[in-house]
Amino acid sequence: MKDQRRQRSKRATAEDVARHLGVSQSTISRAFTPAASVSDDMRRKVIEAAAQLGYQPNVIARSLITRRTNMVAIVIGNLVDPFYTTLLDTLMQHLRAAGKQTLLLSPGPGEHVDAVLPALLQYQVDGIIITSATLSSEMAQICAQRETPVVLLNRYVPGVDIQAVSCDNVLGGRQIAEHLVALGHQRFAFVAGQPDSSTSLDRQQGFVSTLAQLGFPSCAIEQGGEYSYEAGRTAAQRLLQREPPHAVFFASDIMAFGGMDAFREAGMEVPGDISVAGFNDVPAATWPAYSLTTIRHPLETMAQVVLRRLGLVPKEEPSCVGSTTLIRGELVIRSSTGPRRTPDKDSVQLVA
Amino acid sequence: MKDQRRQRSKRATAEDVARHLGVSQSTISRAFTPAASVSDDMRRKVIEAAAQLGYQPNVIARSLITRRTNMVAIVIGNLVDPFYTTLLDTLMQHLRAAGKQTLLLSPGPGEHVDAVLPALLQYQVDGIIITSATLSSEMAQICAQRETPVVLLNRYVPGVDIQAVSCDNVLGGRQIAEHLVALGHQRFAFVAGQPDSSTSLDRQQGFVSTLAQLGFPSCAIEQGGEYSYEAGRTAAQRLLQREPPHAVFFASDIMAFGGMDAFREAGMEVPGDISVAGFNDVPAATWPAYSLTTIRHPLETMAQVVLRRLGLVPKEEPSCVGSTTLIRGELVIRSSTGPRRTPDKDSVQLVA
DNA sequence: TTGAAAGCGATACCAA
DNA sequence: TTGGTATCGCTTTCAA
Repeated sequence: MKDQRRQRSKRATAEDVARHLGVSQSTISRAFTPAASVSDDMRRKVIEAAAQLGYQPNVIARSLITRRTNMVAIVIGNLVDPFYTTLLDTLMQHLRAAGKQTLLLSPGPGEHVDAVLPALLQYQVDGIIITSATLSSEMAQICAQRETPVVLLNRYVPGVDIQAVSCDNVLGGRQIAEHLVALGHQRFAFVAGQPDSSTSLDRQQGFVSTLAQLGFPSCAIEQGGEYSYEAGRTAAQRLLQREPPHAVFFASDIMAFGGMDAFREAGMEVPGDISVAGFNDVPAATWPAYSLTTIRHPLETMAQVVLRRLGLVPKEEPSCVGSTTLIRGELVIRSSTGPRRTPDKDSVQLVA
Repeated sequence: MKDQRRQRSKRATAEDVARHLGVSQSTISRAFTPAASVSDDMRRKVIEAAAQLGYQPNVIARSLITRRTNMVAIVIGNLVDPFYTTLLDTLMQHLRAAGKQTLLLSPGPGEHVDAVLPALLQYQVDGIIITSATLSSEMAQICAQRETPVVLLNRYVPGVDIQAVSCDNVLGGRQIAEHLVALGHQRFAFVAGQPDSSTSLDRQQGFVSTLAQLGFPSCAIEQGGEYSYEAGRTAAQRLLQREPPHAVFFASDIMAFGGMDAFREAGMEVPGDISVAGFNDVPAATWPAYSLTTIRHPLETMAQVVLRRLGLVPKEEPSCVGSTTLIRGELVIRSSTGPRRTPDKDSVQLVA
């Protein structure tokens, strides 16, 4: 009696449905396998009986033999920066559409991605998406050996054989530079994010080199240290201790917000006294308090490419070659950049 | 030859380690089971050999028999509102500390939580955390039957037997009301969030009833419709079409930001002309552009209670009774609220 | 403390 | 199209 009640409390198995219908257990399995050969009639009967008994295939048991879990892992370094949460949102929507579950991992502060991957591989995820961080080549090799496709999103490592998808940061820096020069500015500054990240370095390079090409060989570089509001703010304050630039390009929107607030606290008007541009186009960039000129990531496209690279789009093989896809971002001009209200005399002279 | 290479590419199993060491496979299993009876010597040898062969226990196979996956599911409705992503961040840190992985689900727009739960139960998660949404009593019963603990976070359903953890929203509304009255305001408004959410309703009730107790029986109620910047902004614009209040309490910070921007666009100063308060204390609430007075959720405490309710804290049983834990939030006073610069005459008269 | 053997709940191959 | 049967990689009695 007690045992019976216990049995009841457990979930129904394929065996239960088979007995109920007087067929073999294999048949039940087939009814739940889209490609299997079962008569429509039988499948209908099985599905019906399953619904009645509350049977659902046990994905754990299935995974044990198929070696696929229908789960994709997303490693995300930062849940505070709205850019990454927006990116996460987009990725999850696409994964859901592809019938995949999301296993989310966020390495603790100071913890390397390499440290969380083994735990991940244990779960036999069908693919791994790593945002805002990179991977050692040893770890990449282990993943390749396990045949678990990995793709780096918003980062890439030139030397290592890992797939990567990213916005074209060099181009983004160039777009910002051209825009600021077109507005007539002559003294520029760049506020860097994480010093070792390809994102920050590329944006800087695109910005600085384009400025040089356009006839402005010097650009103040201020190290922010990290992609945060506070980092942007203090960097901006340091910037003001020297001769203030006409226009500042921050490595990310959140930093730009901090910078704008610092400039305003110093009594400056944006863009009247100083123009500010960011990168990412987070939702708050549209808010009138900031109305930030920035580069918009092609999120939808990026997500599509990532899924394709993982082999999650039907007619596509996971490509294992360590190639990098760069996607062009879009310059979004808002009111944080504009011509200067009071150009200084000597600068005008320089142009003339 | 080909087969051998295939074998190599697959991950090592406990069997492989056993052969390598000349012991039984059971022994390998025991070495990886903390409570099992193995000699320290043997365990050391096994761990060492495992590391050498790159063996890690297959959690899928383990889960099949133990019926526990070490995964906890978090259902989150919104990845755009920084409050929810901050909450997610806190929860994940605590789950990680408890050795649990996070399976993240975000129902699509217009999709009910009930619809995503079956998929979740298939994965045999050890617990389910649902934020910003609720659950039908049928679904709750199914979870109870499966013995999967569920806890609602930041929501609760009075009638249904589901565990819930939430900030005390009624008290929060009261705290805001008392603060605004103490500042000398006399005409109030509340901007609601999602009309059917317990969060919005409770905040409103606490606010309105406290105002009444303090001698201000009337309070304008404006329906925002949802918890978004845009909703807050348009609600504020509607509010201004009537006689503007002295102080407005928005159901969430993000709405309050939209409201403040709308007020400023209308030429009003905050708090000189109008005081604004929010709820949640998201990171941006500290930014000088807003510097928002709000209620801070006790995130750490909430996360701890949730884990305890799920039975994830060692010496704690998952409590299956559908009780609700309300935790007191903290009033954080910033500069979006303050005394009015120019009190109108007739209002002053009312007080006298 | 260790080894042998019986499952866990499915999939997949081979006959029928 | 269906029914048997051998896995998948581990945990868990039960003996030794």
